[in-house]
Amino acid sequence: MTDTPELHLHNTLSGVKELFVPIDTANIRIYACGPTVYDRIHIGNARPIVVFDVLVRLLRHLYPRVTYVRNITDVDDKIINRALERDISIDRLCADTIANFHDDIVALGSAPPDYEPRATEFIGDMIRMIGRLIEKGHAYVAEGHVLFSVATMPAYGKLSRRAMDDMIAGARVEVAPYKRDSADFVLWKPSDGDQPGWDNPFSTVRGRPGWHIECSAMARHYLGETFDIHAGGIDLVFPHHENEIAQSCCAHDTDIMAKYWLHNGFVTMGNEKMSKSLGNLVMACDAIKTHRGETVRTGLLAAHYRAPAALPDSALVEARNVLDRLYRAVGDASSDTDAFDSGFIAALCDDLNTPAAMARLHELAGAANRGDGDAATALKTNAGLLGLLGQTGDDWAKGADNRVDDTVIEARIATRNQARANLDFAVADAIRDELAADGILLEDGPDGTIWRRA
RNA sequence: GGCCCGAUGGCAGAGUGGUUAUGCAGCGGUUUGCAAAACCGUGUACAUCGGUUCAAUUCCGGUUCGGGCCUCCA
Repeated sequence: MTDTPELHLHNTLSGVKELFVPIDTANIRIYACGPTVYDRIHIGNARPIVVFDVLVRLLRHLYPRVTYVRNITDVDDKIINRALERDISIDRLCADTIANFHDDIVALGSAPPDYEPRATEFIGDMIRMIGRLIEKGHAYVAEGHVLFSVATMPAYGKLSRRAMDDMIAGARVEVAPYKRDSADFVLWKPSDGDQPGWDNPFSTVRGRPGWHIECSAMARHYLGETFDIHAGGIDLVFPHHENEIAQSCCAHDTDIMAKYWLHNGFVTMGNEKMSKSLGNLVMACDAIKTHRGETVRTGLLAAHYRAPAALPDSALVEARNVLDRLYRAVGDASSDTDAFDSGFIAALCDDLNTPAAMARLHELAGAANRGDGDAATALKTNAGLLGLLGQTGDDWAKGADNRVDDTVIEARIATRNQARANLDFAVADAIRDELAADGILLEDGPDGTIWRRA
């Protein structure tokens, strides 16, 4: 094998593309922010799942070991409210939502992380971390809350490039009266009667963690005080990731929580961000139902991960066309670890340039269609790093839709081919039209007739 | 108001200081009973105005337009 290619990643901390230098080449450690489980994910939520799944596949290709952690947030006010609205228990809501989440990401072809911790499993770690922050003077108790004091951290604002004065000037939110500084954020807050809560040393009443502390605690547990990569959507840069950095660095007396911070751009609808508050959501499960998971995945990888990505129906139709072409070329080729393509790998190593990588796949498909069997193997092998082309071309063509039974289709094709052999083209064409009306498309090739679902 | 990002051919979408992105769609051809698929060929694209340069879509500055964060959000 050749030397490890150089991987370059755009680091939000520096604002530029940097050479990736692992802290420990024997174990690459990466953390991505996972879902808050009060509702199914939409395709905007699906983008980081898919994009960082590709990153982890690439890292696993480049390095002997990768530890990938993606949390599940199962304590949050949105969960409390949704459970009340639906009149079900929080446990039930979380269990159902997590099951749906797993179904969705499996359909999208994303591998599970090595660890998928739930926030409620780490309340003790959070309490200890908050305790340390209080001891060190970075946090204070006020009216049953524990707040992080941003004034105690000179580097606060570095990730999101914002100066404290600007934030104060621009603050539109009402500032809680017990905050020493309007930018101070909640580490721990009191819970009312039936809200989830835990006994704690900060107050005589039960309480629950603020939003950010869970990631600091879980990342520390699985990955240590300093790790390689922290990833998430670009809207998490501020305040979530900025606050994680503040908590972790102050609690651990480190300057660096993660060396590289990666953020994906939004999925847009029209010209706007797809978001809950705008109400323009397309749920992942709905997109998967009409277009298949692999098609949605292909659509999500069509644009560079940091650019905004529009995914209208026409984009998913085109993604389907792309997969039809690639699957036709790959046929039933197997993958081969010797078949990785330097151009393809170089594209992914250039800050995960999936469009350039897809272009290389198309070139391989062209070569395979010209009769180069090695190209088909290479196509299958390299596409695997994108989590694509995992099935055979035939299985893809026939799809999962069973409106018409396969044996019926094949019987009709046999009848038609008999008619063709008899030069009875009127009958042959009638059968083809009839199947087409049922969404079955025929292709007569030198090796016989193949079919696929439209 | 502060900070940040973007503007590429009919569409999607990379990239580059001077030479083909790629795919879809279109057009012409090969092949095919026909069709489909495949293959071959085919496109004066880089918002705008200045500047730097022998040369700018690519670097710098201004303008216009669009988007994002500053509030839960991937």
